[in-house]
Amino acid sequence: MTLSEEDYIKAIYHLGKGDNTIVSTNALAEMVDTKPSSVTDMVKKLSEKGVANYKPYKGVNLSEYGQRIALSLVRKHRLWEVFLVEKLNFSWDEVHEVAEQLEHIKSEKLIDQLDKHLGYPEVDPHGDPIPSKSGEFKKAIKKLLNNIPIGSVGVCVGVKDSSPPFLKFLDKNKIALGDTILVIDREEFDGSYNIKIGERIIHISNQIASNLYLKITE
Amino acid sequence: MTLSEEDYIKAIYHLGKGDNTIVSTNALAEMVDTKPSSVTDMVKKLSEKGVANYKPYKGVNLSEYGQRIALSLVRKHRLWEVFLVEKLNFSWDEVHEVAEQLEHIKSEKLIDQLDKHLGYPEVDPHGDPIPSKSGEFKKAIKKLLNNIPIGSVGVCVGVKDSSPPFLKFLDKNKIALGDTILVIDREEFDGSYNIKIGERIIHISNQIASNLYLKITE
DNA sequence: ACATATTTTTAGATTTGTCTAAATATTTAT
DNA sequence: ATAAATATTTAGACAAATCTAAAAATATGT
Repeated sequence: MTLSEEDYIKAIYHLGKGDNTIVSTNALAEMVDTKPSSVTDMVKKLSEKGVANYKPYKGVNLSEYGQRIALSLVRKHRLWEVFLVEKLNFSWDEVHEVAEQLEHIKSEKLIDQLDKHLGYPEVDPHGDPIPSKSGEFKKAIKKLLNNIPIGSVGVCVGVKDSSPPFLKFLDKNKIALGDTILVIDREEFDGSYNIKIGERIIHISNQIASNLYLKITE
Repeated sequence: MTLSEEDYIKAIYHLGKGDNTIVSTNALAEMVDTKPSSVTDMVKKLSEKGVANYKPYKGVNLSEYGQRIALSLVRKHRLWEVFLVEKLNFSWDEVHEVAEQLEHIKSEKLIDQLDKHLGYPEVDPHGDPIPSKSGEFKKAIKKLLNNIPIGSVGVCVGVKDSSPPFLKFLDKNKIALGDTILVIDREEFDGSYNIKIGERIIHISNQIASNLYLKITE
């Protein structure tokens, strides 16, 4: 597989939402940052190679084989992310771009040994699960704050909405990625929450809560 | 720089023997495993980019800028080799192919942190020096056995001649990469050597000695 | 259901890095 | 010094991945 092919496979996988939904040409084009006409060409090729199922005007899908490739890429990507954060002191938000390159390195031994070196981690720094060598998946450990039981503790590992106003709000309230958060209680009336960050207790609306991802630790 | 361009730069660098000798089109073609006509095209491009100095029918050279790029690639390659051997239990002879891929990863922070993680190593597993971030070089620590003072101890890190007969000889005499070798003495008459490997003392001809690289440790 | 808007595909061009075959320059041998 | 051998470059073609512009199919609104 070439670099480009692998990028398309990953994009089809991620847009397919895990259940291998059929993906539209336009959505793919946006994902891989190219034009729809280029996507058409590529998905035809992937189809001929047995990696994807493409039906003109209907969309694309990964074949069994394509899914195996996608999972292996996701596995590599996430293992490298763990490596960067745990061993090389990268922060949370710096890892993606580099992992995007590292995931294309071809060496089975490299990934096996990296996995071992990292102590066989089950999730990446964003709380997303790492597929096993054979392609099995644990359930995601990251959840939106409003889906977490009262009393839980978690680390803030991501945001759903990454628009400037929301990020500005987080900044103003000193909520940052990597912070440990305790969910104190929830207001019946409006679904707002009280949460504890370090020694501070903060009140946040349900809308805020439903855009903050936590990796649960207790 | 693209992958290909970087491969050519490295090839020009290595064929230039450190002193930036002018390199012939044919030699380059052999090194990067392509045809001379392709080399001509590429070196023209590198020349236009200010990376190399190319004179038709005469050969190519790296510019100052090209040398900086080459040294950075060599640095990356060798740091990754150290990583593979020290952290991921790769053996000596498995690292090259993988490092060849890893050296193209673009991230300054990645390399700085890797260097730190590895404890700022000065040589790679073959005894070749690792250029500093600014491009400075220590002298090579690997030497041919026949250029080493009597009484020295070193680790076998490579062979000059890698032909089957020679490798077969080494195998038969249980001389392997990674072995620690003591140079006991040298015979005046024919330049042959007595060396100690583990508890065994072996007699080797001068020709053998002049094809074994050691990384000196005492 | 029809016209309009959107999405997708096709056709043809472009760029990068490569190739083959032929032409040209350089080197070597006598 | 000249012929033969070798090395290098040029010219033209090709495959991969992309693009633009135009055509075709599908979806949408009233």
